Amino acid sequence: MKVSTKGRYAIRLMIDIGIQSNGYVRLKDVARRQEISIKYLEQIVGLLQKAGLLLSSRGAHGGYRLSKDPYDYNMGEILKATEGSLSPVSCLEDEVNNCLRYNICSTIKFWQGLNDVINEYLDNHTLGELMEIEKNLKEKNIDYSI
Amino acid sequence: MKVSTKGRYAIRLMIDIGIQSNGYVRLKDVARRQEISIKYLEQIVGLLQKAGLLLSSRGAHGGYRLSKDPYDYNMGEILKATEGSLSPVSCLEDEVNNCLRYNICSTIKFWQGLNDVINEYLDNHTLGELMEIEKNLKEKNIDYSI
DNA sequence: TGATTTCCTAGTAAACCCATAGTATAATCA
DNA sequence: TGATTATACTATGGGTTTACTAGGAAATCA
Ligand code: FES
Ligand code: FES
Repeated sequence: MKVSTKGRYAIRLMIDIGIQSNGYVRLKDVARRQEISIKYLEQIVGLLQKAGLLLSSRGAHGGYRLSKDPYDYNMGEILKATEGSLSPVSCLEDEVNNCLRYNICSTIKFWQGLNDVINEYLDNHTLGELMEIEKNLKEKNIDYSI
Repeated sequence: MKVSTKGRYAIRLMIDIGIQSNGYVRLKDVARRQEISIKYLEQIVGLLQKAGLLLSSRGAHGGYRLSKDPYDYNMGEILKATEGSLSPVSCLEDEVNNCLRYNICSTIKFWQGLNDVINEYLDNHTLGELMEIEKNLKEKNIDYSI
């Protein structure tokens, strides 16, 4: 019942890129700030870009930037892009690969309910919100250091 | 973000044992009804018993039975006994193995919120409820077969 | 051209999941 | 008591997933 590093790193990466407001952000810098291997970030960022959540620019002075307003991203779409399905049991996954016990199963409704509360939470929180928290946190840290 | 088979099988096993109202239930029968390997069930049942959720009786006519009223079990405790911690990120796990970025992390509140909605859902659903669904399902199936 | 940065594909060590095997131990009944 | 039945406990292995690491091709800019 864990979100993998891919999903967690993706969120931190999106916040980091979103907060650098000007132009494209190099992965090298994200890696340094977030203390995550650049090679691993490359893989994660590939998933986000394929899902249309990030835009890229190759070559010198290249990098990544958000493809839309931070408040238009919900956490569900970011996690789904990196984690795949978020449903807590595979029986809920898709119609193709259906569970054989689906019709005689007394637990599926219970799992469906869990899936619903998880998705409702994730879909109602935006990247913009988390960026605000990050900004506040940074200000506080600057205050303390004075 | 998946509940493993251990947790899912544990719930089905608890429902199965709970529904056989008289005396101890043999694992062999549970295995047959639920189509789960008896040897794998042994491992799972061991965890549930250690957590005090089941009582066992060895020897002939032995087996397992619930240790309390079905409505006094919530799904959270059953899953915790088999899955371990249910928190969606390890940063929330325990104070001992703390995340180094905890104090400068802008995402921890978000994860805490997710953890809260999950636990609220799980703690507010009981084994008794699921047993009712199972009973209704059985009745329906009997009706159809007539 | 040369420096830089993304993009793509393999590879790997460790962890975890699922299941099987075998032995030990206890209860029951003839 | 001795045979039978049934659970407890321990060990182990194959398969999959996770979390990285590595190398190099392709694209872009100065
Ligand atoms: S076991 Fe798959 S639907 Fe319940
Ligand atoms: S990364 Fe551990 S608390 Fe945020």
